[in-house]
Amino acid sequence: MDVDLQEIVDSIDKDQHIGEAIKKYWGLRLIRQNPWECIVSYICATYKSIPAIKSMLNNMAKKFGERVALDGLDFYTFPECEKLADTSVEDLSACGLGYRAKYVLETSKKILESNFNFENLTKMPYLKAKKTLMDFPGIGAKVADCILLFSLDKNEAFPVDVWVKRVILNHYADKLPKVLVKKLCARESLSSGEYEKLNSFGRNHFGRYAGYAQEYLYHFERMTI
DNA sequence: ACCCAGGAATTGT
DNA sequence: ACAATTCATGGG
Repeated sequence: MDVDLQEIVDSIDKDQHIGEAIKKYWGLRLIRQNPWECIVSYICATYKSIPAIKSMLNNMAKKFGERVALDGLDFYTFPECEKLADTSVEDLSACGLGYRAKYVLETSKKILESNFNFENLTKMPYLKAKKTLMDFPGIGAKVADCILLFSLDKNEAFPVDVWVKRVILNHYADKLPKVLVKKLCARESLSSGEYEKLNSFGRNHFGRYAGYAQEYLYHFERMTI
């Protein structure tokens, strides 16, 4: 809440479509999530529906987090890195993670053993921080962008998921090379090169606060199905 | 009983 | 570099 939303929204208001999204959902903001919780959340988010992701994260909190009583209700904190690093693929798989269990466990161990410091990522420029994150198992370009945007204050990060891809194809195709649009329509999944092209389109078109644009576009697209 | 999900890693051209 | 395939599982 400590940012000037009006200034940010004005800077990303570059075309008619985002103008509509901004008008309809004005007030939508980004969170600054705990980086560790954010990393695990988005590793788990790959190729999963949002209700399923919520379920997986709740299962992990119940099993490995600490119980906190509030107003007569029980809640569970998100488990620390040390805690998850000390589990097993079987334990995590039992939370519904499937093949992601291995990624969460290996990334936990790697972060713990290297004594990894998240604040260094905040100091790095966007691209370097992104490449650093992508060295961890289960973190590709999209997951890295989500972590940078939602927990490390990189407002230029522009995650491209299936919904953002739809937004771009439906409303911004005229701003991309025809060859690229054709390829994107032909196949479902994105190659790494195609991802970076859509990603850099977003950053170039919307500027320093492209991440906010992504959120407005993402939410708008999801609400109009 | 089906379908597909806020993709990443691996293997084949 | 790009394309195709595999990956485990649960909520709708």
